[in-house]
Amino acid sequence: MGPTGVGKTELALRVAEHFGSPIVSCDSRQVFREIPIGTAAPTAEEQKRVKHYFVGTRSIEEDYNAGQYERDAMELLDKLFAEHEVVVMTGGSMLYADAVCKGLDDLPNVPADIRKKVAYLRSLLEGKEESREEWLKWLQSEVRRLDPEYWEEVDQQNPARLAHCVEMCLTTGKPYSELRTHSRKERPFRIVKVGLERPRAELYARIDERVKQMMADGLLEEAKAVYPQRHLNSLQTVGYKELFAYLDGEYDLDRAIELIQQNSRHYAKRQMTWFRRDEAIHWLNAKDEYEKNSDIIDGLLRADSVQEE
RNA sequence: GGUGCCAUAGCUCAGUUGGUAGAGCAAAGGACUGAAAAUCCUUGUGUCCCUAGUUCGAUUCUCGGUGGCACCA
Repeated sequence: MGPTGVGKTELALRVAEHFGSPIVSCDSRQVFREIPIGTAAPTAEEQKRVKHYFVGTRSIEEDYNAGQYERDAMELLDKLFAEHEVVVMTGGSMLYADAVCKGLDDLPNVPADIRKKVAYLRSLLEGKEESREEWLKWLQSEVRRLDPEYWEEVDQQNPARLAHCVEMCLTTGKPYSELRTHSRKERPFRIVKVGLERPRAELYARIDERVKQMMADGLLEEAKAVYPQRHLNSLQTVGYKELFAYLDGEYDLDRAIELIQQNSRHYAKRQMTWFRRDEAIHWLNAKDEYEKNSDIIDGLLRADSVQEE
């Protein structure tokens, strides 16, 4: 694992080649086949070197989420471990990684009609000029009413959290807090977490450079192609939302590129905050040779006592 | 060369009827079990351009300087 742009893709390829393993992607956006450039998905060439899973296997039209990813990944890993002693997983989606390593609570998917109903209310309340305020107030009063216990522990200013609780209560007819077990699942395999790190200034410079490269590779055309579906959750993604705004005439292309770079840096920062508190991660220096890092990982896997998840 | 306007946080600017100052953005830190590349929270001391003057006290007023912008020549 590691922040966006740190160099995970190439190291993962080397490590996978070293172990003769496939690569299981742990990336909430690279799963979508319509947006490979902006998500820096492994190229066809890279995928020829090593078999990849969960890259470009879904359409942006599909609702996908961490819970579904957990089920998909566990089913796949079950098969892969029948043939491989070591399986390499890589990606920067923090919650998706936790879903596999620790497990999420068993929650139902939200039925389309309930999601629609909630989305409709939102558009109604946000449509008024006060925009976000009305919507937030409504969510707050609903959570207080439907699940007072969760209300005490949630981030009460966070509409995404509150909306999820409301959807769960409506879906199950029970308070969301009753479905939350706070327990972690046992996995039938050892998990050794390895993180890649790099000095911040250098990481940020790489991110800025990579965005320029994406533009040269045709990111704008990619964004134009999916522009009609811009409202989809899968397209609430750095690199696309900024170009959609540019296409709407909100600002010029240079500004859009600046914003993509900046938002990518913000994303990297959030990833680092999340990873920093995970004591199970063994940190490697991204500047070291791939061979050296592959050997270190090999050593970690062979060691009798090693910090595991 | 002349006249006018401007000079305050990394950037754009507000403000102080003279009692050493505050927003947005940026940046940093943090939270986060199904939208997670999402969503949310916290954090603002800076020779208020420089010099001299008036004043108990100047970033605020006055003179001069420097730099920028605009107009006139």
